[in-house]
This record gives sequence, C-alpha cells and structure tokens, in this order.
Amino acid sequence: MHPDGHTQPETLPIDQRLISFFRDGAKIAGLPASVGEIYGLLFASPKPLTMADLVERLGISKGSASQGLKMLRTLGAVRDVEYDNERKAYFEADVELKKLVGGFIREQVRPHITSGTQKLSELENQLETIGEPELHSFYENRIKIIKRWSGKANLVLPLLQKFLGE
Amino acid sequence: MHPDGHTQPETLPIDQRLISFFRDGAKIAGLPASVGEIYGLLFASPKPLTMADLVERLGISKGSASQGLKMLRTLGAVRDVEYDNERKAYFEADVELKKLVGGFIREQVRPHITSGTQKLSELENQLETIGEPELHSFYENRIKIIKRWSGKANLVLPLLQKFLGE
DNA sequence: TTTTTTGTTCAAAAAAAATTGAACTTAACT
DNA sequence: AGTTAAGTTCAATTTTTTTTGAACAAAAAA
Repeated sequence: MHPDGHTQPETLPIDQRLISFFRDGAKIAGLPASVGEIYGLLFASPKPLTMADLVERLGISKGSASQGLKMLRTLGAVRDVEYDNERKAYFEADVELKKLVGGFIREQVRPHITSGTQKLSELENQLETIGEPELHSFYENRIKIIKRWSGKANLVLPLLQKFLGE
Repeated sequence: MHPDGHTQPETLPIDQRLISFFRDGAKIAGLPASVGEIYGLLFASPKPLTMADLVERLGISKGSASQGLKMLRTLGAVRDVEYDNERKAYFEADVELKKLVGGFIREQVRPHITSGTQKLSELENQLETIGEPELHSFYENRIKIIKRWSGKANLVLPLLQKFLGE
C-alpha cells in the first residue's frame, strides 16, 4: 500500500485543536465544516501540503478536499506554493486578517448586499401602486427605514476593512 | 403551504415583497427563513399582529410561529404591545438598527467569541507540551496570530455598535 | 503510445437544520 | 367546578446542505 518510504508527519494534539478551532470558526461564518478543517490543517502545518495530505490526515474525501480548496482559494485564504514535487500542487494558509476578511466580504457579503439593493428598488416601485394615502405614507416610511439601514451597511463595510487593514 | 412569497417578480404586493426581503436577510444572517418571514410581516404591518395572524398570513405552523417569535424577542427585534383583545398577545417589529444589531451580536456573535477564547487558551496550554524547539516556535507564532485576530474582533464589535448607534 | 498520477465534477447518500403537528400547559371565562 | 382559547414543547417529518465516491479529464511518465 505504501510503495515509497515517506512518512506522514503525525497529527499532533495541537493540530487537532487548531483543526477543531477553525472547524467551529467556519461554521460560525456559515461555511462548511470541511472548509474550516482544511484551513485549520494548513494553518497548523509548518510546510505546504498537497490535496492528498488533506485527504489522508483529515479523513475526508477527494471531492471534499477539491471543493474545499477551491472555495478557500476564491476566498483568498489559501495559496498555491512551489514545493519539491513538480507534479503535485502544494498549498499553504494565508494568514493576513485583512485578506481573509476582505475575501469573505467580497465573496459572501457583497453579493447579498447587491441583491438586497436590487430588491429594495423593486420595493420602491411597488410603492407607487398604493393609492390609499394612509397606507402609502406608512410604507413610504418603512422603505425609508430600510434605506437608512442600507446606507449604514455601505459605510460600515469599508470602515471595517480599513480598520482591519492597519 | 406557502402562498408563493418568493419568486414572482413584477406583481407582488408590497407586503409580500417585504416578507421576501426579510426572509433573504434572515438566511444571510444565518437565521431560519421563517424567522425572517415573521419579522417581515410584522415590519409590513401598520398594526400589531397576533400569533394567529402570523400562522394564517404566512401559512406556517403554530410551532414555527411560537419558536420564531421567541427568537425574535430574545433578539430584541419584536416587542409585545397592548392592543384591543386582552386575551391574545400582540406583537410589532422593532425597527431600531442599533437594537437589532445589538441583539444579534449579543445572542449570535458573543457566545461564539467567548467559546473561541476558551478554546484559544486551551491551545496555549498545549503549546507547553511541545519539546522540539523549531516546532514550538512555529506554533507559538501561530497562536500569536490568532490572538492578534481575537484582539481585533474585540475592538471591532464595540466600535461597530457605537457607529450604528448614532 | 499506453499507463499512471493528480485533480475535477456531479449524482447519490448522509448529515444537519428547519418545520410540523399533536400532546401538553396555562390562564381566562362560564 | 368544567370549558375554551392561546401558547409552548418536542419527537417525527420534511427540506436543505454537505459529503462522498465513481466517472471523467488533463498532463506527465514510461
């Protein structure tokens, strides 16, 4: 089963703790547990790892590893690195908070805000169709409230990124 | 059954649109769709509503309505109000962003941060058990990184609340 | 060329989360 | 007292999300 003599580094208790730490973190952020585990193991590893390493040491399927890495790359949380074997791709965890939060906002938050803004403007159109003055003014006010929230959100995000970037 | 709150574009009445808007918002925030719908209907209603109203107009079960209201109350997103019928309880949406975000942070964010901090300190204990100096210093540095993140998070939350509170 | 290694895709299976509904509690009314 | 209306709880069901694994593709090695 093991044609070559290479030994995998043993998974230390501290690695297990880091994996578990990031598994929970991923869940909190609304990401799959396996994505957190992959990031956790890479974070816990002094050297870059291959996809096969992730499969073996986390006991996940090749499919999960591939999809998880894909997601982590688009989030900018993991990067490809050059490493001894030409054939395989090696990965390591990116550790800059600015980049992690930036990727999360770009991939997971912005799209929702965009579609929300779209829905909001459709909402405003509907307002026209309300003849009854009492009701019209009620809904007009409700929409004004949402717009105020939306304005805040659009201010907060850049502020947040700036704060984390220092 | 759902009287199609969701996918019709042009001709939806305004309160259906608000329900759908908040359903999506709830999902984004990691809350059940039914919670978003309940908040949406209350937000869209000029008068307070009873639980029976929610069941009837949203087509959800009594169980969902009860659980959803419970969650919204602990989030501070919905409040009890006095209204004509003594017997039933009436509810209306709370609309202050400060309060909504505050409740969300208190109920959904803080507990996770707290348990994360706990895990972090367990992680630090594990560090002691690593004899090998190279590895020790690697993990020490990793833990330092997490602590830096954690410090940032603890600064950001109050800042965020302050910003939204003005 | 054919074989082997590496990685992706996606339908199906498993796991997790939300929702239901019936049994139960509580409190008001007769 | 008993009856009824309002609301809660939670085991069972449904729905959604995640994970798997086998088929496939790409590219290097033999």
